[in-house]
Amino acid sequence: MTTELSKGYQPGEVETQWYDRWVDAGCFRGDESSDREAYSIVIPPPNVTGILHLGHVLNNTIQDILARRARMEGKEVLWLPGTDHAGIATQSKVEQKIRKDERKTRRDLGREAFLERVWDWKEKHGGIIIQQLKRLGCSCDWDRERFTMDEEYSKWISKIFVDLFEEGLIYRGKRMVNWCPKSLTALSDEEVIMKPQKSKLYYMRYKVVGEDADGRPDRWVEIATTRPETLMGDTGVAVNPKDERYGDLVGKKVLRPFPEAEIPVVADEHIDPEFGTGVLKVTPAHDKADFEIGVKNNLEIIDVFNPDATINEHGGPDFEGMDRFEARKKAAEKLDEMGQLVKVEDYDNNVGFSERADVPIEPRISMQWFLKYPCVEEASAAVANDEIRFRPDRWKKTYAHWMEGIQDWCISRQLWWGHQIPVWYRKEKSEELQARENLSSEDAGSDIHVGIDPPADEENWVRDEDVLDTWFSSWLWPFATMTNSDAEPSATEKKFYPTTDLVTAPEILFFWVARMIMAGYRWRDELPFKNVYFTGIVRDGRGRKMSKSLGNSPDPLHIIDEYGADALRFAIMRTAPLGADIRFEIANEGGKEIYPQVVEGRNFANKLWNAARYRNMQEGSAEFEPSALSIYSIDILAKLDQLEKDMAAAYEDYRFNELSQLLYDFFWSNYCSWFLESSKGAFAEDADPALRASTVATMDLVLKRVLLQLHPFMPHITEELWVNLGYRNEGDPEFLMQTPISTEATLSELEESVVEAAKTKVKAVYEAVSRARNLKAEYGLSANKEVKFIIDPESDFTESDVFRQLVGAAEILIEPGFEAEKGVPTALTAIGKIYLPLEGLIDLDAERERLGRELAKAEDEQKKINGKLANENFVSRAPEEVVAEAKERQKHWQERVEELEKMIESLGD
RNA sequence: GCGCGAUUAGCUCAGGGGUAGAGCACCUGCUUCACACGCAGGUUGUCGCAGGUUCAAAUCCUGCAUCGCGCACCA
Repeated sequence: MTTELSKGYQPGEVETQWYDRWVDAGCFRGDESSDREAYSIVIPPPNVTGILHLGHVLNNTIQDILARRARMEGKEVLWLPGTDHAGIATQSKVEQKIRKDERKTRRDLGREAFLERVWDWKEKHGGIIIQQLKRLGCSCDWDRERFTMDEEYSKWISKIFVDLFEEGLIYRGKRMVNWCPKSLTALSDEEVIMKPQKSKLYYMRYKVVGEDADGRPDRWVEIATTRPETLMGDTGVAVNPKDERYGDLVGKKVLRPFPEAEIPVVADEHIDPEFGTGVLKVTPAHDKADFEIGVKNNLEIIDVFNPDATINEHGGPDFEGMDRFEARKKAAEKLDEMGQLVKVEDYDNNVGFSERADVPIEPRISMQWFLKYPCVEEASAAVANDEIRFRPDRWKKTYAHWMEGIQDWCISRQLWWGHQIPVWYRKEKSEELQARENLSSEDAGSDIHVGIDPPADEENWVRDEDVLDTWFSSWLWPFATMTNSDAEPSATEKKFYPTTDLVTAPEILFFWVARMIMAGYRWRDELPFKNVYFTGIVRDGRGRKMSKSLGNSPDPLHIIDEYGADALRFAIMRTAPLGADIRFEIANEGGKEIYPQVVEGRNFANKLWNAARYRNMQEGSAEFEPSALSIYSIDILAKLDQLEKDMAAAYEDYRFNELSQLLYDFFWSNYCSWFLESSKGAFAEDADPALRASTVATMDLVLKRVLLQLHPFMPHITEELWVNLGYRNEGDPEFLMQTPISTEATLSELEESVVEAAKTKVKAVYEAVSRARNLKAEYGLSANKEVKFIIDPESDFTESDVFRQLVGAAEILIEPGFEAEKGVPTALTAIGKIYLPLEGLIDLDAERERLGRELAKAEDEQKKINGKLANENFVSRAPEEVVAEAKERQKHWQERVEELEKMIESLGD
């Protein structure tokens, strides 16, 4: 049963209808009780505040392709979805809204009320991205959607915190951390982005206290710094002990200009004598290196900043309350007034910025919780020895490098939205305990409670206010989404863990991938996934990363509405080579943005649609009978078999761009442009019914196979066409993703020699057609102009019907030994000489010129190949086949040149 | 500074020792009874530069240049 199809494909309704049907039928469900081989992916959980961007489209289309393909290969598939609570991002979003709507801060509301508001917001607006993923066609098991702050998931966080604390891997301490003065929280090293900055290098001079060796009363030492505003926190000056200029200064003191104080000169190997003046001002509270020098030399630590990086009371009345950048100018001015500013130079340096808030971070000493990573060795080894395969594998090196230099992870955040640290201090001692410089499992006496549940007499305890880094919940994602923390591994976990593939961006290799591997070994004793596919970054047409601030990121939902999800999916896959960045083109036409790659995708969908329509216009159907096939059918089926082989190989290597390109080329060029056109004669009124039957059977077979292969890429249209073409029989699975993909070659029953002969002949015909069309075009005859061709065949030529059809001729005469009139346009082809007699239109000059151009080309080729064969080394050392092939080519061009010369000669002068 | 990647037609990009490819754009002709979101034909390249290996290099190696990314970082 077939349906009448509209002239053009309209994706809108088709897509949403099919999606609803898939969901209603529950075919995205991963069945843990199934006997089938398991295939699983956990989604990289998007931020709950997130909205879909093209990066998500890329990432999730790949996952969907893998999931659908696996289903069609008969596997039991679980694609587990969910969202991430995204601590800072979500909290700032809600804070902003409250500030705007009510002019209140989170502190005005208080912790509890604020958190209620975040939850409200999450219920209302969170998870938009989930709806958007559905519109893209993602086949996630939505019944299993997880959120990193679900009750059960949160228990996991407490459990692992307790585990690691008891093991001594989690400790609390006063350390130098990256502080974000905007979000008012500590950050991990990974959340800091170095950005090149145009800065100034200030040269200032400090007076040396007391007399120097020469007895001069007035000795000054020059110091270069980029941060004069931290001067008030200087508690020392450091020089390299090997630096002869300053050796005698060590142990003396210099005078800090303001607030005026005597500070010691110390020696430290790390000072580069080449930089600046070779003298470093040491501000232990505001620089990591300075901190270390300070500790070594027992220097005082003076923090001159408030948490928001304004100057605090240590700055003195001139500076207190001032922003750090203002203070920088002010400090320079003040030094200048005092005559202690020597010079200011332009200087390029790198400054760390907060990834989220995009402001320079401050190194700041504060009380934080840290984690020594578990299972580093196992995690390193797993990737090094390919137990976990990275694609592209060059990321292995980056991973190994990071793992080697791994630093303790600052896991506490001074936020409210997140997993609050499961540590309670006994009320009466809480202040003292929280101020303690070091706190680890050994100190966890009866005054500290570290547990999954609060202490029984909770009213007598105070809970640690900090929450955990968002990534501290993400690293459990693969298994915490499957099994509860207090239970034995669930049936789901037993079936689907470790997961098969992880598809993610290389940007979060350290944030997420590396940590998941460690967590996998630590709590599950094995790897969390077997393959990691790193996508590229989606850039705009000019190569810039897409971002909100640049406004160069088109909304995928608009694109889907206009072109269809399938078009977008196909477009982005066709331009996504393994691990390379993707340039998403944006063109402007009459003020409207268009996306050329997506247009191609849409056009391809339309092409498919119409090829199906063409099939439906031919009545009836027929059994596929290999022995009855025309050479054209054999040819297209041979190409189909090759396509499937090539695709299988490309899947092995996750080469999605190649997969989509293979399908595109096969279908558009080989199937539509050549096979379908060649088949048209079979549907003429007087055509042989047997030919017609075998042609219909071939069309059905190709369409079925192509729809199956294409389904993972373009799930909606393929499903629609499968039904409209009547390919679903009684008893068949209800949906394409449940339909096994065929792997058997369509021509396996035919002798290889028969197939080869057909391919050779068809190739010759098609080439001859191209040349004949070219002749027509050269002589200004439009493609639909029905002309007469005369063929002087090489051997028996039986394909004139198809030839006529493809060329667009009224008549083909086969005349062996035909002698053309002088000047008749002629083409030399593998099937013989083709003449285009043009009554009354003979133009000797035109033909002479045309043949001249062809001769020039042929001579060019001949020269190249002659040169090659003239090289004795080539003939004696190259493999035999290569030489034979070259000789073949030489012969071919030789004959052609001779032939063309003769033809030109026959035209006379 | 160290590491990784890219450099191929006007544009976007495939290819990866043996005849330089696709789509778009452009030019010509076509409303041919699946598709103008289409059909047919055509034009376009010192495959970044310089060396090397090889019978043969766009492809492998070395160096350089430019662009991008990651890590480290000197105040």
